Amino acid sequence: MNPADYSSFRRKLIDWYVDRGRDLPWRRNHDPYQIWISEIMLQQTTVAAVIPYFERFLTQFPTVADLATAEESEILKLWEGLGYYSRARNIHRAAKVIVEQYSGVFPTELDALQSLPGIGRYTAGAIASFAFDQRAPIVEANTLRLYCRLIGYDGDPRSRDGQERLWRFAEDVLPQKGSGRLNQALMELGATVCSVREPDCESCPVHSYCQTFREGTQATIPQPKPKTVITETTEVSIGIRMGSKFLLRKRTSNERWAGLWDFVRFEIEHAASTFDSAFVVGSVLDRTGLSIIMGPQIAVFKHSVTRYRITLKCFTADRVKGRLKANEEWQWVQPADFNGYPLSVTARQFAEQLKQQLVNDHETPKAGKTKKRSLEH
DNA sequence: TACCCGTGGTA
DNA sequence: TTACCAAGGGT
Repeated sequence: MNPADYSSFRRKLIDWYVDRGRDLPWRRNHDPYQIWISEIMLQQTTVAAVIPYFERFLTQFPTVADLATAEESEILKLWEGLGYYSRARNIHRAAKVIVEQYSGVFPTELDALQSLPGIGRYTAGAIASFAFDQRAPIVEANTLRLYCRLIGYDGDPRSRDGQERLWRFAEDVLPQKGSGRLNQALMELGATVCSVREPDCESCPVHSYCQTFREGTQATIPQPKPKTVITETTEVSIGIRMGSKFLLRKRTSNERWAGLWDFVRFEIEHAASTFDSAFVVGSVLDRTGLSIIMGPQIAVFKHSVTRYRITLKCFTADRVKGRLKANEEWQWVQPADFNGYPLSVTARQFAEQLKQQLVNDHETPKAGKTKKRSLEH
């Protein structure tokens, strides 16, 4: 696009945005705290998924000071089901920095913002422009696609050259005042009109400035991300029972679902022709220090996590002896109290299954016709 | 730099 | 059913 056109481009885009932009919860004010929380939640996450989480989060933690003094597990509980849990741990860390090093006042400078945990180049630009109307550029999924098409960039937008060009354009197109609103408008156009498949160019307010519109190359620009390879794995999850409680383990920071609670769980050999019960019992002893007697398999879940497709086999088991190893965090929890712990989706499904099992046991106390072994004593 | 991190919606 | 995608960042 010719730099001489930036001004009229902006006018057309803003007119469209004022008319057609969505009313979203985080667009109703310029509170940097609220904008920050929304931006973190929206990372790699859809608007529809974020809205209820955003509302609940702000109700429980209205200010950065509330967040800084919270327990990490409280934050994770509010994040439960949203994914990418390091985001939740990072906002906790960042909240503490803001309170301790910035006296609880949100920093306004791009560099200061980007130095906070979980805030990268895009999120720093978003907060600086949306909250403080600084002339800060942004490039994320929507604007990357939009910019590539506007300028007809047919290279790899993730390459060094592509990134340089996109960030350059993102900055050049900004006005001296009103960058926050323009950035919002750019993203909105990318999200709702300049979509991945079948962009609605006829209703695009700036199609006359778009190189791919002129050339008819919208379908091939931008270049798609390289394919991800899916790996099949099989895991077992074991609800180890002692009395009326089950054993939960807090997942450590170097593994998936870090900070969330889960049943004892590990990968087994994928070839599922025979189930090696002795291997499972031995692994449980290794990991927990407990000797167990395996119970029945009560559920199988298929679960996809980015590049893995996991078959999760869920068992119950009884602890017969042994003492829990001290190198990890454990809790014995009654099914009624599972909701008090942040759980991964699969752990949540397993927990539901266990609760259901207990209800069934109560409904059919005479174990004559039930094949599955009762969870009651 | 390449890889890791989750979940749900859509075609 | 599968493949792709979403307001990215950390290491």
